[in-house]
This record gives sequence, C-alpha cells and structure tokens, in this order.
Amino acid sequence: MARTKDPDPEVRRRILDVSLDLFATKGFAATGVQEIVTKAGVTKGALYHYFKSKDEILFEIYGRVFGHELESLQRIVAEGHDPVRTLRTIIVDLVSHTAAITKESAVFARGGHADSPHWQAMQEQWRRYQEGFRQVIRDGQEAGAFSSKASPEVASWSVFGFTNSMHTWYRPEGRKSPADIGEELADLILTGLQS
Amino acid sequence: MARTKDPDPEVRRRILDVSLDLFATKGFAATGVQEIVTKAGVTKGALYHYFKSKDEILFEIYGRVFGHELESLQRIVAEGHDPVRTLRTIIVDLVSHTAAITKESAVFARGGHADSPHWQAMQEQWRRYQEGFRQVIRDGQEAGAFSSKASPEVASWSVFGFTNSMHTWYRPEGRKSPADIGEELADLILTGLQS
DNA sequence: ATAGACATACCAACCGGTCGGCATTGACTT
DNA sequence: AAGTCAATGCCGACCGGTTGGTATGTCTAT
Repeated sequence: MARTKDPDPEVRRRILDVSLDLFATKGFAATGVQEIVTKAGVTKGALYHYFKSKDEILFEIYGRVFGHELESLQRIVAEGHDPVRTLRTIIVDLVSHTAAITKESAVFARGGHADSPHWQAMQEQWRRYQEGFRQVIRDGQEAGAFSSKASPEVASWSVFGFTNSMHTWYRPEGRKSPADIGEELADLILTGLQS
Repeated sequence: MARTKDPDPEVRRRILDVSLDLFATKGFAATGVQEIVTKAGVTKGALYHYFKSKDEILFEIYGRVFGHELESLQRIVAEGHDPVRTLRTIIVDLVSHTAAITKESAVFARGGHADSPHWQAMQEQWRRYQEGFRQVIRDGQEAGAFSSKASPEVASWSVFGFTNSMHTWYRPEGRKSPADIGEELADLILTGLQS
C-alpha cells in the first residue's frame, strides 16, 4: 500500500483559509505573519515549511481569481449564438463565478504589489478578458444587434464595476441566487445596448 | 506686508499630497511614515507637528470623498424634474465628481480600517447616498417612468460599481470628458430601466 | 519673552524570515 | 523481525531591520 505523499495537508489548507480571510478583511500589508499562524493554530515554522514567503500565500490566492474565466468566455463565444444570447450567457457566467469567490475577489480589489510579476500576469489576464468582452459587444454592433451609439467601454465597465464591487454587498444567504442577479444585470445592460 | 498666519502651510499640503499619492498607489498600510517625509522633502518632526498620527492623514483624505455628494443628490431631487431627467443629472454629477477625485477614490476603494469611527462614519454617508439613489429609482417606478421589473439594487450597483472602478481606467487626458462619460452611462442605464 | 515651526536623535515594539533541533514514518538492509 | 537511515513535518527561539511615534532642542518672527 504505497501511501502517496499527501499533496495538500490540512495545516497548509488552514493557513490558506485564514490568510484569505485576513487579507480580504484587513488587507495584505496590514496582516502580520504572526497573526495568520495564531488564528490558524499553527506556528511560524509550519507556515514557512509550506510557503517560502508571505507573498507566496498571496500569489496562490491570486491564482484562483482569473484562472479559467478567459477560457470560459472563449468557449461561450465559440458556441456561435446570436450576440444578445452570447453576451447574456457571459454576464451570467461572470456574476456566478465572482459570487463563488467573493473573498478572493475582495483581495484582488484591494490591489497592490504593483511591481510583482504575479500581479502583472494576473492584470494581463484580466486585461485580455476585458478585451474579449468588448469584442463581443463590437461584433454585436457590426451585426446590427446592438446600437452603434452605445459605448463598449462604458457598457463593459458597468459590468466589471458591478462584479468588482460584489464583494461589498453580495451575501450567499440572500434571497437572490447569483444566476438570478446575473440575469437581472444582463437584462439591464442588454436592453441599454439595444436601445 | 503683514503676512497673515498661513492656515494651511505648504509643508502641510506637501505631506498631504504625497500621502495621497502613496496611499492611492501602494496602499495605506504598505506606506511608511519615513517614505512620506522623504518624498515630501520634510522631516518626521514636521509631519508630527501637523498631524498627530499617520491615521489622521488618512482620515483627512477620507473627508474629501463623500463630503458633499449627499447634499448634491438631495439638491437635484429637490429641483423636482421628471425621474428620467433627475436620475440622469445625478449620474452625470456622480461620475464628474468621482473623476475629479480619482486618487481619493482609489484610497477609498482599497478600504481598510474597518474598526475606526472615521471609516464607519464615511461608510454611513456612503450608505445613505446609495439609499437616496435607489429611492429615486423606486419613485420613478411608481410614477411609471421606469419598468417595475427592473431591480433598483442591480441598477444602482451598476452605477456605483462603475464609479468605484473609475480610478483603474479613467485618465483626465483621455478623449472623453467626465461629463461625456457620465452621459453615456446615463444613456445605458436609463434605457435599461425604461425597457 | 513667548509661541509656533520645524530638525534631530532616539526608542520600544513589531516585522518577515531563519535555523537548529526533534519526533514520526516509511524504505531499505541484514 | 530488528535495526538503520533519510526524509518529512513541524517547533519556537532568535535575528536584523523597520515601524510608528516621541522628547528635546533650535531657530525665527512677533
């Protein structure tokens, strides 16, 4: 029974969970390593056994934010539906995904670490997602589905701003499901775009 | 030339300006007092002569964010125009104001200091502004100007999310003026609300 | 003389990070 | 089966540097 090496022990998980909580509520810089280990019920030795720096914990959290959203968008576009249905699906997908990672989203929203490669890499992914989103709107305008007077930039920032601020007000125990909220947002934006 | 006692000496201003810059780009916690005074070309003695703590600098910046926005909203409502025009004016006003204080807005967006009374006071003002905004939408729905199917919450968070994220993309040297951008956002949201 | 406007030197506390050590465990040898 | 060994997982005392903040002094204008 070759017991395989545990790839993700509970101690490591606890450190990550507690860090996520603290980074989301207090911010990365304002959170001390000592605070993390105390709340997680472990020691500094344990933390530095699993992570080579405090930064690395942050980077692992970053990785969960935009990991697969660009692929998701491209997959939806590839399905080849009409612009209205395509954009609606994208918006609902984005809102649902953001609702599922509110804490990570809060850490991301606080920003920081502008000079680290990890942060820049994530910003680049995020930028590409934005560009893909706007391209869907532009395609829809050329196809005549959306008004040419509307601004793809303003429309996209309404949606991104909405999702970026979700962590400040969205609560999972609320009446509306993430999908419901996404549909309502899609209703609003799509109506506006079609004018 | 009786040089009157300067109520806001240049040294104090420089400290405030530099702090605003650093807090907006690096975050409050990640910015050291030493860093502020070095960049401002003054000494710590000067800083602690004008401010009794690093926090107080932050609080003074906070004060500039929502100082008069609630009054502005109430003044616009009091003018008694139709819901569509009222909401449009409010949105343009909010976007313009946010564009004028992008750095302060960035500091606010990073959040933090959840337990300080200053932060909570500002959150309360912000909450009241949101409520006033949503009430305009609800009034418009009762008056039949807006569709009753639309969600005031989703519509308002599209606008607030938009303004909250402006500091990440708005540049004063861009082609569109803040008022232009505000009009475009108003077009989008108002069309959506009227369905 | 008095008060404001700083400069300078300094401090305890805390920061992220390190390091030698130790208990446990599975693999390999005999 | 017993003994050896190396690796893993973790502990906690410790480190140099930095932190926000202060005490005291000096200069200047009134």
